[in-house]
Amino acid sequence: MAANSQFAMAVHILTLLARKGDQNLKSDAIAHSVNTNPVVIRRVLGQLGHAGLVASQTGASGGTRLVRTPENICLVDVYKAVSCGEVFALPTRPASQDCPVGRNIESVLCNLQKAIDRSVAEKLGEFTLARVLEMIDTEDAVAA
Amino acid sequence: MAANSQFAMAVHILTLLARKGDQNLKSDAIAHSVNTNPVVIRRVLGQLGHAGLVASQTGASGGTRLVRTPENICLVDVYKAVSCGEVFALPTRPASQDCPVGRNIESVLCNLQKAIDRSVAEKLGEFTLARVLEMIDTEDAVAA
DNA sequence: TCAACTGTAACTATACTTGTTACAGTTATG
DNA sequence: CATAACTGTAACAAGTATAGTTACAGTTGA
Repeated sequence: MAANSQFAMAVHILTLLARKGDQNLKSDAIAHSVNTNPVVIRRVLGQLGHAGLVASQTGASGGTRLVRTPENICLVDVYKAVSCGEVFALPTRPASQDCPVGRNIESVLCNLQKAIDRSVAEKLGEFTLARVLEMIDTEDAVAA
Repeated sequence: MAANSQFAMAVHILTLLARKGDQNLKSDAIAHSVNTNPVVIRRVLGQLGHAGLVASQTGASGGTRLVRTPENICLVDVYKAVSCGEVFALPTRPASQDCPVGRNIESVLCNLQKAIDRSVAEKLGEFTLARVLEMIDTEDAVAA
């Protein structure tokens, strides 16, 4: 496994939580649906908690639940919460300052990166968690 | 170094080539501006060549030059040429098929991924290499 | 013929992500 | 109030992608 699949996992987790409503869902149960280890789930859950999307309760009969309604959770919020880097990476080594292109390419690329990120954020802003739930149900109905 | 910075490198390279016009530029000279190894440059150049953006000439006084004019090279073309993965990764392990969410999340995420990718491609389609050249020159003028 | 290039394979170093185990801290429940 | 059931998090192993580097075969102009 290489690329960051935390956004995908976060959406999966939030969808499960949305179905549980106000009830707590245990990381173990989530891990079963996602098919991974509960610790991996709790790591993502931690980020979603920091972002104010979910709340967890420790101790017996603990677990996690949504803080907002699915209608009020946007996929941009999820994307920002798990911070899956940028669409493309800026150069790690500084370019040659002797060259006009080298001197200025970084700031140009940086502005471009920001423009792309805004575009992605805008598109992700069009989808709510409620919408994802709908799509899941539609898929399931079609498959049946 | 972690994330894929090939897109950034490709834009840098193409900008240098655009400045050279019809003249061949050697991978060694490009490497100097980008501040990396000539082989790394030739690797990216190979991808740009396959995409039909540049043409290389082997042998003495060889090198690489643009095939199209900077006005006719779009940053989407560059992005596709170096194929910098997707904005977010789909799950690597299949989810539990016992769960309605697990059963259908993948196709929903896949559709979402396609929508995001289209959005990124659209935004990158707004920029030509000629435009990047302009921006570089403007930056340089401001700095002076 | 030779020097100067490109193309590409192979290897190393680095770094990131995931999966896993382990354990401290918290809390409902009998 | 003791215990079992959770979460939160640290620590480590394994797998994998990228960048950098060396080496060398193939091509070509002088």
